[in-house]
Amino acid sequence: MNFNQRTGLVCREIPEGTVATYGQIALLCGKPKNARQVGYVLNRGLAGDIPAHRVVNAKGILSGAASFETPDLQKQMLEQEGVQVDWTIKGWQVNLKQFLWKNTMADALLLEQEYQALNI
DNA sequence: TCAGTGACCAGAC
DNA sequence: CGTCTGGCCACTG
Repeated sequence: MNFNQRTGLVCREIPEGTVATYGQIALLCGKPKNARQVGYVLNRGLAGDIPAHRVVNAKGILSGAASFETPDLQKQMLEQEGVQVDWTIKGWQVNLKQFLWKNTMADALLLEQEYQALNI
């Protein structure tokens, strides 16, 4: 079980034009309680080249925006994919009702197979 | 070994 | 709405 590598795989499964939450990713990695660790992995750039801009917190806030090369890079990349991003008192935010990735059982099974194939 | 630190989260109030 | 709390756990000095 390599949580960091799994995080990379899961992030790459997030479709363009949608976002996923830290908790959602942690769940798909097999460790529901590791939401914090997901943020850590993305922040430190572990797990290779991953689309970290599609990851937001449980409220839809772009809580990691400040860790990108420029403060508004995450917002720009999302908008480029068609995800609407609004400014709130808390920071940049997406409407989860509209843009949250609704992963299916098939997605989970695919990931599980990849874990086994890669032994991670 | 151990305390501090997060791109977190759900519940209580 | 908001703030607080306890829980969480890999990593770090």
